[in-house]
Amino acid sequence: MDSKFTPGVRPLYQQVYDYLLEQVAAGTWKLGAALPSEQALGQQLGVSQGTVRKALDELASIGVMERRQGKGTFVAVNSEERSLFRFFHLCTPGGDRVTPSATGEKVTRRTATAADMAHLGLAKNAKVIEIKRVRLIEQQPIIFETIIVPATMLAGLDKRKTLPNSLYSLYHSAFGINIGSVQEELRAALADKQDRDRLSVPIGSPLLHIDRIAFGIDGTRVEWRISRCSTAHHVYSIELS
Amino acid sequence: MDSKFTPGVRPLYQQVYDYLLEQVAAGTWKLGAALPSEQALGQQLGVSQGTVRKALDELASIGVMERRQGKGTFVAVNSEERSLFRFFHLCTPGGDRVTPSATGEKVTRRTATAADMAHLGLAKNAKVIEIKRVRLIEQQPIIFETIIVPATMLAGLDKRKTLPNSLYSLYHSAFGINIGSVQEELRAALADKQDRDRLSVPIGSPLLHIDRIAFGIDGTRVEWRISRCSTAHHVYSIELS
DNA sequence: AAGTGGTCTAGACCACGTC
DNA sequence: ACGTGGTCTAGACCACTTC
Repeated sequence: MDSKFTPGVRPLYQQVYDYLLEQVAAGTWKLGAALPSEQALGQQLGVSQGTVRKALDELASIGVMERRQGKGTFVAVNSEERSLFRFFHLCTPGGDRVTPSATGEKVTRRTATAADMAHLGLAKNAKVIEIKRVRLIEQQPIIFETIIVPATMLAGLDKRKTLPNSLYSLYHSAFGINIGSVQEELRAALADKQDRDRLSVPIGSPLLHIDRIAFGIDGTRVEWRISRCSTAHHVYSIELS
Repeated sequence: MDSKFTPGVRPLYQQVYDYLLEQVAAGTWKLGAALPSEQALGQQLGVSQGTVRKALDELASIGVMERRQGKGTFVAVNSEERSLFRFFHLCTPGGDRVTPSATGEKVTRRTATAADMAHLGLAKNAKVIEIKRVRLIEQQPIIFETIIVPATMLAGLDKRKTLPNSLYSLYHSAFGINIGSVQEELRAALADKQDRDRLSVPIGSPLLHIDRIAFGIDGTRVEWRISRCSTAHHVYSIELS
């Protein structure tokens, strides 16, 4: 069979990688389902088994696939859950994951402040959309979020009736913007009046203050997010290797 | 030339990987120096160029090597600095790295508490070594550390006259223990009397409290470290992708 | 025994950097 | 023109899983 791919433009194995990733996103295979063998995929796509292998190895390295010797290659069951928790690190002190919900959104459109411009690399008088919301864990208000995005990059975001729990999936599906990496800066802070009102904690109690810049795949600054978290019953947990 | 390596036991490319990593650690090549070409290494070591490539690719992926098409493979200039900063994340709000120093060590040997046992997976009545010290950034006390390790695993650590700034390099060189990963839990806390004495901050000021468990390559728990950090002028900075 | 991924080899050609 | 790493192929054999 002729190759489905155009050689020369981009490496074949990257095209195979992209193709397989699309198929997973499109739901061609269920979560946990086995893919065709390397040989079969190579014949289907008109490339050698080694090329398929390189693509699969990379997909396995980013957690989308799971490979088991003697059995096959599988769509990782975590590949959906991962996207939810990729950048969400609050969990119980034991290390168990918790699922947050969002409430009390307040969306406004305004001119960028000096801080907005600095964090998002915007020009003077640029417009931004600001979202303030509280995130709940087990019905308790735990995180007070302020989210600021360039209005031109996400035009119409402020017109939406509802916003999903996971904004990054909306950026992807509605605006074609993929968050590739984030830079976070964490500090300890004391709760002020606004924190007290939103999180029901006493003024002066300790809060974890997180400044996050989210970058698109191409490195553009997409979002500045300030999270003020009550860490009385949850912790920011991270594993480094 | 015969292979330097024993086939069958571990994959050849892993043996090549280990060998090259040793050479870098031993200083066979200077930082930034070019390695022999893939072909040359393959002939030296008695394996094929493809096997060397796989080892070099993995070393590049963990940041030890840097590969440039048309030029060669180089020892990454950051590979030494990286080890210092691999698990140290305090920096200036701008994102610039700062180098900490350590002072005022107090080393004691005692029986493990319930908390020690839980964090390090120890049996009852096990002995631990506890190190308390303050870390300075630009002469200012910023972090108050409490470090707890199993006394049997690092026997004689409490007898040493001096301790280096980077304990993990000591664990490696003196005890043959390599830290492979760490699990960190971050909270916001308020300064108590001990914090005030060590860090010269008012009681009740906000501190970033970090609980870290360090794991050896084989997954054993090697160290529990509590860091209480003043984040008035520095932040815990991390990049995720 | 048959099928899967894992390792290893050998050789071809391409893209990049240097001379 | 030459040497480097980057890509791609084809084929061999091994280790693991299932039947």
